[in-house]
Amino acid sequence: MRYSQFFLPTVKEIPSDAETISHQLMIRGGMIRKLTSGIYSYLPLGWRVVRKVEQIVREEMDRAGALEVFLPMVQPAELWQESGRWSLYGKELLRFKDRHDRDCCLGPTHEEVITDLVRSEIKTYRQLPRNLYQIQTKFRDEVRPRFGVMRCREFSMKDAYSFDVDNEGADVSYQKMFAAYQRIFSRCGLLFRAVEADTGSIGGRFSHEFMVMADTGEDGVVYCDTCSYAANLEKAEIARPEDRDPLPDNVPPCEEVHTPNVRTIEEVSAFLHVEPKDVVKTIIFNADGVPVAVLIRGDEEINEIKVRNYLGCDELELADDEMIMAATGAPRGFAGALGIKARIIADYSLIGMRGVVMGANREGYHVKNVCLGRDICALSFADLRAVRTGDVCPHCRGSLTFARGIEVGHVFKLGLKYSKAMKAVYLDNNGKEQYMVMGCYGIGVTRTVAAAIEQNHDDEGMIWPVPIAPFQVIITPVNMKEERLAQAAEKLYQELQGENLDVLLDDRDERAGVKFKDADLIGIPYRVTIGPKKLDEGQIEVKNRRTGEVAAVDLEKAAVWLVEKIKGEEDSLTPLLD
RNA sequence: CGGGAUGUGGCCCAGUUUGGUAGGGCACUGCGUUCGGGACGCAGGAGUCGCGCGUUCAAAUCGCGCCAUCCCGACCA
Repeated sequence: MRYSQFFLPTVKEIPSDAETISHQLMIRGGMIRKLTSGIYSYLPLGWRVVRKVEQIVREEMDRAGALEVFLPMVQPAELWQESGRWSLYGKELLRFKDRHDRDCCLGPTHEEVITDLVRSEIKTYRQLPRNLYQIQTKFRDEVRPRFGVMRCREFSMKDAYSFDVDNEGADVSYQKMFAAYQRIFSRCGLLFRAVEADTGSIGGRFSHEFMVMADTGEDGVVYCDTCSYAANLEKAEIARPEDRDPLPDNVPPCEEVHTPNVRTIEEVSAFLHVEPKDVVKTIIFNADGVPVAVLIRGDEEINEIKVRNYLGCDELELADDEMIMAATGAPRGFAGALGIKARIIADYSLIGMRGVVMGANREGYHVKNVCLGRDICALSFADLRAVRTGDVCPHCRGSLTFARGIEVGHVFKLGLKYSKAMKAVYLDNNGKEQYMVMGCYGIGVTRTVAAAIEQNHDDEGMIWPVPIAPFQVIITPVNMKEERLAQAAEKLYQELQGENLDVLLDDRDERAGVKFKDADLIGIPYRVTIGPKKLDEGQIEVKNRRTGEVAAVDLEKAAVWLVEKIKGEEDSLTPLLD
């Protein structure tokens, strides 16, 4: 591509409405333009990167045996009513009526459509397993779109759906997709981790998220420094501590103490001269309208998602003053386990605690010398606490470390959720009807592009990994008016194109500085500079965008030299097949 | 939905407090000089000051209403 023929509007100023690096650079680098909140147009440069990612995704999905389809974006309400999601899905689902007054929606995901297709076309175990995928525009009417294309309303997603005869088959399909995803993100040149994740509203038995590691990521992840365990912060497990020795008999009986206006853990521990870890925090939640008291050590934090999953409830929120008063008979700040009118669950951190302080369920009072097991017996323990850095890995004795990531892929084992709701059945070899076992697998294509930038940039601009770079090489003659420079550039341009490289020839009549700045901004991995001095010696310069390394190469050998470098980088990122 | 901020040529912003000729930089057009890290000079084109209503002799500026965009939170995957 000749720069002069390309449509690449770069801008110097940082757009006033772009906060994150990837958003700023995608706009400055002429990749995208915003149409309206959360909705973007892709310009030629941006679209080239999207297409590169798509290509890698297609190759790996095809390799894994999935078949590409293309499903409708406009979907009838009936399907969603059948799956139950018409009422469950919130305002994210953009609904509208067609001219016949029929309810429709824009597809935020395609479980309903694919299940409908498969149930009507697949009738026997002989046609299974099957995995179908598509790359398509999704629309989710996000409450608050932000971070450019990272969290937008209209975006490109690869979604795949597997159908198997049984659980074992579904596990195999899941593993195939898991492996394909690892290959995809490796080949994109991204640093990522697959982490255990909460299944959220999609449901299902287990799932993994693929996180591109970047300090600006929205999600927290923890990983073990010795084994392969990694999980979303929301999900990260904590091992059940070993039970303590039987209670010593030297703890005096419980005793109420007057603690006027002392409510928070800090206030209580300061007032009674004890460590926060020796105070029990009692948080009252409203779980589907029922009060639940969650106990945890004073110096720890509750992970609400764990509480929600443990209770299996739909709605979980902090109880309001009214519910707290009803359960404890006291205002906020004096809740405790003794005599509370609520179900009680306790975090593992409380196992074997003795002689601790907790609220007395009476305004202005706390209780001390409380022993779990002696004073409170009907208590179930669970892992309810938020992981902290340095916690012990649940799988080995290693220690857990925190990092931030951007979710670019998510694999779910769905089980029978949709096949039951929508009656997707097949006949087994006994002629008996069975539900298909499903899995679903998503990759945010456009988000992957943004994530790649978040992970790969510097003060000058983007730094594309070779496999997804819009162009692999940019040729920069420092002065187009010098005929011999222009000719040398043209010659190399032709040669590289002959080698099937993606080359951008900066044939603009611009000063060298302008060309250099643009090349850095759009992050082309290799920049060939053709200048008068070196050319006199028959040489050109090649600058590596990432390392800044400059090599002088004979013009005659430049094409071969570049091909070797670029293919070498691509090959080094492609995992070997088993 | 709650809290905060912003809206002025394509882009970044000043001007609003204290009402009185709509400005600068970048970008764009023409000419000349320059030419290896976002050059310079001269000349030009381009704006219903987000929209509406009101106050006033006079509104970018004051008042009310609305809209849009962004940030924090809630929500959501």
